[in-house]
Amino acid sequence: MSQTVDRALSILPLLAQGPADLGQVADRLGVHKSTALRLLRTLHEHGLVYRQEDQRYRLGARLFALAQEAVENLDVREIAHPHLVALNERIGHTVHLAVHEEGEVLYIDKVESRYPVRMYSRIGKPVAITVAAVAKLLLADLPEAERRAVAEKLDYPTYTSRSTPNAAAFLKELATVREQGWATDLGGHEESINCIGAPIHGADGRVVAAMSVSAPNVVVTAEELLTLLPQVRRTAEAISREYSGTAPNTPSAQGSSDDR
Amino acid sequence: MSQTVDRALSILPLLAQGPADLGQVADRLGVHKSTALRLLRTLHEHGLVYRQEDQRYRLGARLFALAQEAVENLDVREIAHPHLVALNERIGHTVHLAVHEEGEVLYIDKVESRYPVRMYSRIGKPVAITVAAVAKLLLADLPEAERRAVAEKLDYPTYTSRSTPNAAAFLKELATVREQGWATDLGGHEESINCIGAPIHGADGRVVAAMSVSAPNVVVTAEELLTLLPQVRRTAEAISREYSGTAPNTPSAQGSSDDR
DNA sequence: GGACGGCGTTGCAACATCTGCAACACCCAT
DNA sequence: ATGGGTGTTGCAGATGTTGCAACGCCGTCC
Repeated sequence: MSQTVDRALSILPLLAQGPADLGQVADRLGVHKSTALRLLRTLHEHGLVYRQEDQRYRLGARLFALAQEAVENLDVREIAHPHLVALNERIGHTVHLAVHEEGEVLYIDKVESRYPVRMYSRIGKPVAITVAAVAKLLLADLPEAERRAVAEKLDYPTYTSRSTPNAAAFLKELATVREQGWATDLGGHEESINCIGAPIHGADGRVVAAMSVSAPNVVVTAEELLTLLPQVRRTAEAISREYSGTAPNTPSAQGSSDDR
Repeated sequence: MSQTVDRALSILPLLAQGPADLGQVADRLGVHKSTALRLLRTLHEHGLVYRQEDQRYRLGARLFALAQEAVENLDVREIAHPHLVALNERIGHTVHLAVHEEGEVLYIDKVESRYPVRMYSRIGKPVAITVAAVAKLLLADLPEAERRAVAEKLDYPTYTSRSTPNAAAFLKELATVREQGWATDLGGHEESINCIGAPIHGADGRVVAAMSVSAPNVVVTAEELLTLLPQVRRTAEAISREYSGTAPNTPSAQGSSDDR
């Protein structure tokens, strides 16, 4: 809708592919060098673009900071986090939280281990949408038509022999997930890693996020992992309750009251 | 330099603080609602802004994807990565890689453990600049004047009793680091975590990145960690050589040839 | 139930801003 | 020196952007 801004923003994905100099940017944008220069300058002032020593431009640090802040201000995440930590402390495996947004599913939180070194996961990484348990949960909740549309448009890479092969299989899987209210990924992304997940509902009943527990089968077999399902579902339900406001977050026994 | 783009980009940090509706955005920008609407629309088309169900705007997913791609295209990172993995496989502890950019130091890579589950760290997270070993290494290399200017401008939060207390102490520490060619963070950020780091040099001798090894002192004491210093420095040097092109990356025994 | 107020949205005309041009400054290589 | 390759600047013209006012919509309050 705004040509100038549109052009400026088009520079970002362009630079995401690698550094480029002024001429290249101007060419790719189809504008004069001087215009490209002014756009880049503006982007630079805002820190979205960085000028390296060879004068070429690349994406800047502010971008990270923004993505950072963005993810920290998601309220589902804020509410869910203590529950995820609590679950992690009980079962020890990696716990993920993910949301769906405009065709992509991405992780917005992760608790890796109860180890004193608390380090965050590569949050923001798009999920393998055709196989991940959280992706299935989030897409399964879409209205029929949209679900089908999305399924048709996806690629179905065969990460492993157990990856979802095509749209038909995926839709069938989504139907199952939708009905049973939980999902798995048994070696569909990486042969040795299994995953179980449960949906988090908002006040209107729609799925707003999904969580999962992942573990390599050298640690627990798929069967053992499945025995944890009730705990995962209870946690997801506890988060849902708190998120939808059904659970008055009493100042005292707040949060992890119900997710054990 | 470009008013329109400038305004549009100003929306991003604004939304980073939390979701806002059209009116709020317009007010904060000091423009008419209709202009704000058009800017937001453009941002939305590029996926930088997302419109939630209550019609309010917040930062969008593309932002993550961009930050993601950006970090993956840094050539230091690409070159360093296999070396970091190799080091990690030998010593087992967490290995970090960081760069300095416009006043911030941020992690651009991390190898957490040799565990089969390979998961990435919260890359892009700004580092505690006054205490982290990597930050000291990167800032120590700045020219005298700039170094002082940066040191004066910083805040010195006391994370622990061993945190760098003020600019004077920091500058002194930087001088030491500069001279000895390596750095530590012994409980300066979190009481129980120690850290040793070494610089990575470019062809011109300037420090382009820094790496570090971190471990909680329940696993190894600070003294034990320091015994790993030679290995860390050798790895950093190997990366430096390959990065500055001194080491012809022979197709065969490539990369991890020298960093043991 | 009707009117009000708030919010997002649209079309338009006036204007300011952005654009492309051409010339310049600079660096490196020839 | 001379040439080609950058990035940079000032300018006038024109395009795109702006703010306005009016509309549609949805809740709320009388």
